Amino acid sequence: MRVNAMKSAKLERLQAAGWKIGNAEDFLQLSDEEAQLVALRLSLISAVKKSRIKRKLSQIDLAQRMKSSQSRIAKIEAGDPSVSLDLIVRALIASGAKTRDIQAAFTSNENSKR
Amino acid sequence: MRVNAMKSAKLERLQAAGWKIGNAEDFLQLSDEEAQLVALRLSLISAVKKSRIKRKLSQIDLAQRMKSSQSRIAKIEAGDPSVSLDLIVRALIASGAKTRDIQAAFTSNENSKR
DNA sequence: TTTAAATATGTCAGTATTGACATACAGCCC
DNA sequence: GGGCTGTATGTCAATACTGACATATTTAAA
Repeated sequence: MRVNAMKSAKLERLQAAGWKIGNAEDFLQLSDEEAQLVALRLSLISAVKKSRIKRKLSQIDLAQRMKSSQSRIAKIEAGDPSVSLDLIVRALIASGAKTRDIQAAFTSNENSKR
Repeated sequence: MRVNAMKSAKLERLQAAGWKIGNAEDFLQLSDEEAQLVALRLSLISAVKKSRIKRKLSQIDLAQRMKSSQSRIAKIEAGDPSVSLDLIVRALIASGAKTRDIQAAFTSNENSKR
């Protein structure tokens, strides 16, 4: 995802496509959606750490369960931008989180506009 | 994600790592987690289509909103294995789904073991 | 049927994400 | 101090995903 690089990449693309950056409407819209996604990532990440700790798994344990590596787990929990949503959710599942827990992670994402 | 290719890829990796495939425990575990992920993808995908239709957006409209392409949207909705969870969730957000809708997609994923 | 709009499918070069590895750092016990 | 367990950070070759494009197919309306 590269959260950090995303904004500028998006900007570049828009400018390349001949965008007049006076159009605040679309821009606010964009950053709004971006914010939703980032918030979602954050709550899933925190759910992973919580679930892992709860079940007394080390990062190595979890890595083995999902055939990944300790360093990847560390990056997941650190919110590293090189980590995809896919991997976060896989970690959450592999850590033993139940559907209910996953759902709760989304629920805590309570900044729905309006 | 390549859902279709995933199983065999995983199998290869395990065998390469010197796995005795007599260990059904870990195998069932794996496919169970895989099933959870696939179910999650499916319910998110159906939420995308539902949300898009509800707001009377064509695939082209949605593609423009998220700076993607019509063909990508089609692939998302067709459950194409080349589509990441990230992209599915972005489409869901871009289609105007509220946090509550996203949450509902997870809730409908009701096949939590035990 | 003809036309048009929407959707589906295949391909590919560019980019993002991956596990693995090395290595560093932190806390804890002796 | 050293040893030990767990976590963090950086790198990189291999793989996965991406938007864009061409093109086909479906759907709907006349």
